[in-house]
Amino acid sequence: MVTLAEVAQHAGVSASTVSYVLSGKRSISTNTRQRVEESIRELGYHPNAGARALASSRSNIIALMVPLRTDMYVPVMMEIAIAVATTARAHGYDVLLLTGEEGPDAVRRVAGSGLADGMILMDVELEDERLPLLRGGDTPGGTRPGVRADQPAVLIGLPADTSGLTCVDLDFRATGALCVEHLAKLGHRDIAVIGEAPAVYERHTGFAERTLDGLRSGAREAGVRLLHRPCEGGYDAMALTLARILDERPGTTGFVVQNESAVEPLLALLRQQGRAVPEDVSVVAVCPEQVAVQASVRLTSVAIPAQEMGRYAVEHLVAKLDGRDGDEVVLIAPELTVRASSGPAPSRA
Amino acid sequence: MVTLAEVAQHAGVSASTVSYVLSGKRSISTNTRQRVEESIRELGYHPNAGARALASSRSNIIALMVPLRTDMYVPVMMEIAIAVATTARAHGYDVLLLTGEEGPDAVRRVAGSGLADGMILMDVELEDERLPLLRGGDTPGGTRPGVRADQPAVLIGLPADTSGLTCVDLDFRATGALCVEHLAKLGHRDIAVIGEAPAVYERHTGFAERTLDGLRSGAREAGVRLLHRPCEGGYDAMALTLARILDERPGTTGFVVQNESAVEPLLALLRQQGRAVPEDVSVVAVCPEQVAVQASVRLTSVAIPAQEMGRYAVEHLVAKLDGRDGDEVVLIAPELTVRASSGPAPSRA
DNA sequence: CCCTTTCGTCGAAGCGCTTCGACAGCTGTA
DNA sequence: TACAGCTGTCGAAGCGCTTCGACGAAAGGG
Repeated sequence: MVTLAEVAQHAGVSASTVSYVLSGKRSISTNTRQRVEESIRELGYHPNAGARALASSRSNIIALMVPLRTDMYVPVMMEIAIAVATTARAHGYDVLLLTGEEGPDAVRRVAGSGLADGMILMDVELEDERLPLLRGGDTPGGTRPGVRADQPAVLIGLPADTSGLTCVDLDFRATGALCVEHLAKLGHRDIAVIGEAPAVYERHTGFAERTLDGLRSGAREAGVRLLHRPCEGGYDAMALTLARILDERPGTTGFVVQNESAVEPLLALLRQQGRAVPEDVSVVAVCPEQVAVQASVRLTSVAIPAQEMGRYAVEHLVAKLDGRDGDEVVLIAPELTVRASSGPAPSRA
Repeated sequence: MVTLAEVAQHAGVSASTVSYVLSGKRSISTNTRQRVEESIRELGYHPNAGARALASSRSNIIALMVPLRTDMYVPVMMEIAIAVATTARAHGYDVLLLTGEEGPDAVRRVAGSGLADGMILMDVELEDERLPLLRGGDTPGGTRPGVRADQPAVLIGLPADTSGLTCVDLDFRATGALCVEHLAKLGHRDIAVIGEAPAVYERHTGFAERTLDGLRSGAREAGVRLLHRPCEGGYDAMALTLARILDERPGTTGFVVQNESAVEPLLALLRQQGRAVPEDVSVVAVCPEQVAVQASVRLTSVAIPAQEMGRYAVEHLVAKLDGRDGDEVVLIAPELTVRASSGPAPSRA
């Protein structure tokens, strides 16, 4: 491996000069800079990451913690991960991939070892075990002294208590409200919500509950009836859930679907039962754009802006690492796109 | 941050002793070991990753290069990535997430900087630009001297020339043959293949072409007719493709689907046209288990063993890093599971 | 009983980089 | 002319760890 010293020798300057050329932290004459750059190119020099991290106590690595489970939103997760990696590179960072598996220990390990300069957490639960370790500022009596990692971090998702934390997320509350509002305006009075898998609610994943909140308060405001049912993905689960819903509320004409793997099954089932979309029933989905346009009926939907979330998360984290930015909660405003799956409620029989 | 030296002092031993306790590279008396371990726990010590990497020239990091595009097999990619991360941790490695974006430069950068000890590449093309940098052994005249990264690497996927490379993949050739064979045995004489998006073939992704090979030779052997059509995912594209297929070969009774996002649209279209599955037409898919069982008809399928591929890749890489293992091509044998979507061909009208 | 091994521990030398303080040579100002 | 203030460069100290050789002590062999 080529070292800094070799580059320096080749260029006829000292090692520190080469270092300053690389970092730009001191002014260098144009002449010297060019000679050094030429040597770097010629020798194919790459700075050694470990040495750099040791000397500067900055690793230029961001840790990204993705959920281990794949029971929800896999494409969204993937898209976020890729956006994070891409954006991070653009800012000179690499991304370390952690799975939720290790839980809080991963936070301790990464923070303690200086492996990463900061972290981004996905799939945050309302009372997440990892949060006490991340909370900046003062959490009086909250953490045992010496245990605080105080790792710069950004969450994708919203916990119950966001004090001392930076979070980025779609405003799922507004999303829920928006969906109901859309259907209510079209005259639907009985709306069913196909939610995420029961397990998602059980572990108190913030976005699911917040969406529900929004749906409920939207319904209250618009004076429509709302029936919420969790649903595993897949055809069979959807069939069962739909049957129950129509049994309980035969007059249901509006559906809000949050579970992306229930979308296509729902459409197939409705078709099979002779209920036309959007003539007889309307469907609004909360899902990535791609799912909405690729479905068998182009779906009216609120997009989940995965890329944007990943990008914002990195940008806020980098700002924090540069000391440019404090704690903050960024909620992305939802946008509802009307497509072919929603229309006026049928006139009452 | 707590350092080795502080632990040593706290335990009343020298720094090197602590280091040997940690690495186990020299024998340590039980007594000393326990005292040191106790101090480590008490002080909450985590070795500094940079220092460790610098001193040992091992980073204990594996780089994983995932495709930037998301035009195919997203859940498979995700599953592989998670399996890689999990398996790597079990072997004491962390995973660095790289996107294909940087191309060969990423290989140079990571290898040159010692950021990672080895790498795993996904989405390998037949003539992949990154390969010359990875090829071990002698590639006479192949690479400019000094350019060879000679980075220990494992590919997930098969390039045209595997010499000097370690690869892990499903045996897609056998997979194709297996699908045709299954349908042929059931009496189907006209088989259509719904392939990946055209772009996938254009960039010569190995698995797509190898599957096709297998399908064709299987068809030749079984004496059945085969019609292959690439297909973007989604309902509209599938509708168009299906219409063309049935126009050209109205007698088609067997379908092999490789594009996972064409599966559900195909089933919906067939249903809509009054063709019953499996009574009138049979469908065999190449897809993850989960997709097969969640579809509206439980699909006869060859599973894509994503987890296994990720795990094997890591295990081979780790073996290589330990000097325990040479170059090798591991092809996982395909397994066809019969479910509800395939049955005997209808008797000829 | 002495000499050789083996065991357990230590000190010191780096690994390749960043960064601080020093300083030589200039420019510009008084 | 002299001195303050830049600018551009260098040397050296250290970041926290691994690892090599050394060495005293205990154990085994002749």
